[in-house]
Amino acid sequence: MVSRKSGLLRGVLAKQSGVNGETIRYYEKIGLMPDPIRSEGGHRLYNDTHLRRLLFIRRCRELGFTLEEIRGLLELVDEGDYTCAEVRERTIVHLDDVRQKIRDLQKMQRTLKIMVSQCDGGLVPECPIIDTLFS
Amino acid sequence: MVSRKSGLLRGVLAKQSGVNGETIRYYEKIGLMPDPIRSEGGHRLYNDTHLRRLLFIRRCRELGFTLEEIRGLLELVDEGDYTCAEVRERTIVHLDDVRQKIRDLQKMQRTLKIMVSQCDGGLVPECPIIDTLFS
DNA sequence: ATATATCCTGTAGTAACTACAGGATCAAGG
DNA sequence: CCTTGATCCTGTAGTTACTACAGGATATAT
Repeated sequence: MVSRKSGLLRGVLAKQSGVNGETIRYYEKIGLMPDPIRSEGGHRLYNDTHLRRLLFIRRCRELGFTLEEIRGLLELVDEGDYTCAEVRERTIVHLDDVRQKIRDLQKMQRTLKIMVSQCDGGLVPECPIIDTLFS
Repeated sequence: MVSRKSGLLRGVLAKQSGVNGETIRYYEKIGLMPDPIRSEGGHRLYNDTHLRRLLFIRRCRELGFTLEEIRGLLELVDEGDYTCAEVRERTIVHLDDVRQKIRDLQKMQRTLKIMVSQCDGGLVPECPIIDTLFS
């Protein structure tokens, strides 16, 4: 049931990769994952290459890369002629994205903190937060 | 053209509020903005109440509130029986959300920095970043 | 009267999934 | 051998917060 020698079923791949089974199907549909072979009955049968690729995608996602960025990285790898400089460059671009998002959120955070601090939390319908936002 | 005395056209409201005209239509569709009156020809005619409400929504969006959170705040205001404590509580919940997002992004940032620093950016197809992600 | 700027409705597209519905397949137990 | 329950299949629709048309009507300036 776990491994039919002929390959891993989607549910097994899902468990081993930590990626939702429906998501695996989705990655196949958009061309991030290659079409696996099928059992006689039509069930997908995966191998270790699929697992490695899926783990790659998952790690990239955890680092906030978009699927298109990941597609780009995978194309580099698939074509096999990437350089370290190329990969580093893309990672830096993404890192700058992340930095900007952090800055934006920190700005929000500061404003929200100020608003909360101006509020005494009283049981009256007068609220500096609403006043600030609604003026 | 700017103000037909009878009200502001959608484009004018868009300019004055800084919210895209199509977005205004969208907010109306999902019930965040009330239906305005119409001209004889069917064009929407807004007033200052609409403008104030739209600015409220925009400010909330800039602070990262979701449309559902904003809907909740607007309901409080519309019903008129909110307390300062209630508003403060919701703001704190949202603030915690923002804090968590910042933490997540900072974690990504740390990992990305380490990966970039391990990379010499050489012109060879050996890259510690790919190795890390693809193993 | 005409030109052009804006408006109308309704639909479809974006990102990255998730959740069905309605049926087929598979491995294990009796 | 047969059933049962788990898993699988396909295709479609829903999620968030918009944005972008298409194809036509209206409004305003000259």
